Amino acid sequence: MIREKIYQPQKIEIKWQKIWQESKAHRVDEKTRNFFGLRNKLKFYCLDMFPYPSAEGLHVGHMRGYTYSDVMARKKKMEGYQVLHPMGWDAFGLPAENYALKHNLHPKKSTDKNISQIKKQLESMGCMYDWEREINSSDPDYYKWTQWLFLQLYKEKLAYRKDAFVNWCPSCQTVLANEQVIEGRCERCESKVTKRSLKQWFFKITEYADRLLNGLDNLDWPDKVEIMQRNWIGQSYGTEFLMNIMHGEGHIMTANDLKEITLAQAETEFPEEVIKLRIYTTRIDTIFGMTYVVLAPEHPLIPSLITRKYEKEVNEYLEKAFVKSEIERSSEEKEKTGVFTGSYAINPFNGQRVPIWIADYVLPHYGTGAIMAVPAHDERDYAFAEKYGLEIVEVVKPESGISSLEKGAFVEDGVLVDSGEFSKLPSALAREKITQWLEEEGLGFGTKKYKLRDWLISRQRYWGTPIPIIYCEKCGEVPVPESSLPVRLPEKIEDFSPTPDGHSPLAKVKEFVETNCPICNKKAERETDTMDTFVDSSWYFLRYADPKNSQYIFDKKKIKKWLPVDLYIGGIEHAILHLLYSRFITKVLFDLGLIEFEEPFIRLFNQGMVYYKGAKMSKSKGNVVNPDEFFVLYGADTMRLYELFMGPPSQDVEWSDQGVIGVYRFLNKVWKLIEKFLSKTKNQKIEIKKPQSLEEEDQIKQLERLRHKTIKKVTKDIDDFRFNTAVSTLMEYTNQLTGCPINLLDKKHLETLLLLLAPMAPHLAEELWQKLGYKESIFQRKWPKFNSDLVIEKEVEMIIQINGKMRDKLRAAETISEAEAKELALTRAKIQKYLKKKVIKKIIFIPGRLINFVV
RNA sequence: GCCCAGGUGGUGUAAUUGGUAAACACGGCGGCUUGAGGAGCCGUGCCCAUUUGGGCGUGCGGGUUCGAGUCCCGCCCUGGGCACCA
Repeated sequence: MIREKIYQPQKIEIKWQKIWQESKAHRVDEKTRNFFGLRNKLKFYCLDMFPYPSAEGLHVGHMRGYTYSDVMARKKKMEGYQVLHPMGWDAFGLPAENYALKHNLHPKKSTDKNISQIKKQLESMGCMYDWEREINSSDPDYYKWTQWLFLQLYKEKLAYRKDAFVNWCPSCQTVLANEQVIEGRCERCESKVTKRSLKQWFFKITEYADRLLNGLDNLDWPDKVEIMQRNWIGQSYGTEFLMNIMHGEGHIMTANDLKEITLAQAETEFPEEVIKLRIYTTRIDTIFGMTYVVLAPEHPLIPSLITRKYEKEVNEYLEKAFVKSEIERSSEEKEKTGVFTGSYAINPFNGQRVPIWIADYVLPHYGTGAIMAVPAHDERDYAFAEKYGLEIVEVVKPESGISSLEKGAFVEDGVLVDSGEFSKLPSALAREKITQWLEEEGLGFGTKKYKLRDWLISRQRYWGTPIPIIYCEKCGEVPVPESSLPVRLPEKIEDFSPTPDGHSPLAKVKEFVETNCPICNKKAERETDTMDTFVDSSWYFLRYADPKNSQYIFDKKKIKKWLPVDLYIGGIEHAILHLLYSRFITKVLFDLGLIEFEEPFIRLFNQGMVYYKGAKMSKSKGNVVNPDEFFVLYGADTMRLYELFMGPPSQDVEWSDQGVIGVYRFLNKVWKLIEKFLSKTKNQKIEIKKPQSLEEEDQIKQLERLRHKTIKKVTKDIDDFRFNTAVSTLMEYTNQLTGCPINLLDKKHLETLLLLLAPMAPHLAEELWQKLGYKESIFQRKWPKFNSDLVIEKEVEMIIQINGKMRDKLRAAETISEAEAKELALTRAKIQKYLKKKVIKKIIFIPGRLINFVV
């Protein structure tokens, strides 16, 4: 009997998890009315980034974010919202496959096993996920719709195939997206990435660059993520213009001069047509300082520009450049190399000819792949010009008029000099005027460019969504008809390990590859590449609204009810890729008329990382706090509460075994307080004693004021993601209640305490709620409200300062006037001491706070 | 190099619009309580002083102000992101 009076988290947690499960407490009921009797409850879609089912399971670091979302979801539910709080699995992809390879397992087997383990962990931490909505991206019922989505993009010409130099990871033996290459290395295995030419599928995300940028304006996201996305999209305003080319030392180049290869690209049938070189610059104000032009080695005009004299040198250079990976090009100590083509470009402003060079510091895919070099006002051009002895002409001077060119390029805006009619103009204005001139002459125009590139989605790996395309000799590239979806990933496969030949292992599965053309029914072959996992995760948040729909990707009405996501919680590591891709797909679906919003995640929160013993917690480093062991020791509620209490949620923190003790003691304190209250009321059969004295009456009033203040603060703190201070506020309240004579303690205090604590420590709250005599779940109860009149303190501590230094304090009514405060303050012995022989020059009075004597 | 975020006791940290620096916890030390144990309660930023008390204290240096952790200027350090994008 006595044992039941002790807080035994393990026992009550299992008990309540079972009750929740049996009563289907966490099922989203789309039909019920809310507490306020409104026909349509306000909805709240609270989403965690779905995890990939790692074999390592979850550690307490992963559980940080899940705790935050669970607190939010539970609180919103108590506030009367209809809450969607689902969970699922990002089960396709490299990590899952690599793990399976390493352990000689089929990825399906290993992921299924991992999923059940992680699911168990999530259940034992008491999360209110609605498991009836669980989704798994490797399930044919799910990837059927990923394929369907691909086909919609294909129809819209947003999915296309092209030959491309791609990032190739020789270890993972697959292509990587630009986003997956970090400092020239594979994000996963850190092998050096090389370049390879392959036919690959792309999504045309660049078409959405502008909208992806503008959409960021109205999101409640961390500034950091917003800035990262902006930088990634990399918009710049500049000028694109045309220059005549002088072939060798001779004549202005026409289509006649084009080598065959470029002729085809130029698509011109007029041999006399003048061929122009296209340049993009953000610094057209420096055009009079252009002393040479540089083309990327891939530039299509190069073959036509090379003169015989330089042929050998140029070809050698090009050969070398193509072997180098793009990353090597950019990271190789930044030592710039290049060659002269023998040809010249004509500056349209002053008719001067400048040499055309080739250098790999110019990137082929950005802008026009060709730049005007202004060494005086660009650091890169400066370095290159110095190395190859090219001319440096100053055309912009700083406001001060003092040139500092000896120290390197002057790259800031200034005032133009030696720039013809544009001299003396400030840079910004000059850019406008010069662009205007180009426009009038039909030689150029103002434009925008982006760093963003199209999304390469082909992967030469087994464990992914097959790309639903068939190649027919007669009909060419044919999309799989929607009615034949899904294109199933063959489960039986002899060897799913990647191959170095640039093909997916699926290419060896005859039964998969061989098919018939949907158009002519002749023999045809399937595409054997699979999709990047980020395609799977770019739309999963939509599927939760209607996870079992076999007819459509989702029911529009259900999407309308639940989406967009009100709160999205996950790690900062997805700041660019996942979030950008999801936003892109959302916009595509919007354009298709399938959804009515353009931004999928209204509010985003990134939880900080958890460190332990000086390093990021991970099983491979051997520094994880295992939640399963932790639950046995302290229980899930303690873990949850510590996750909330250990520091500001967005900040990285160090897990402290010592710190855990504090919240564990707190939960015990709450338990004991209620036990004490119950035994008292039971034995003496009294609910509450009438106050016996003024003092007691005052104490009761104070406590009631504290109750309202606590409700106010905890409510606000949770809304603002300040869980650490929400917990400390509850600790303060509990300390006050514990210190209060039990016969003065009204039951409403204990109820308030439990209600406020319920989202954080749900098991304990349910148990004690039941002990207080309630039959229904505490989560059926309304979140407490505060009375703002009662929050105001009637009596305050007033600070007395002399010259801004605190010297004394006095208790006074909140409404005390300046005169009264002054009078009272001057009676204090301490203050008199300080004011002796001094003249009061000034008095600063802040009502209800302080009085400051300036002497 | 550029762009963010941050720097407060022995530790994690807290501090409305500038208004008592260190709430809430952890640990150490000291004390009280308890049959013992577990636990609970009180004190504790640093320095000087037996005490009353005083001085110093929010990375560094200036400034604004009656008053600065908070605002402004200039630095230093840590963490993160981007990095030949013309």
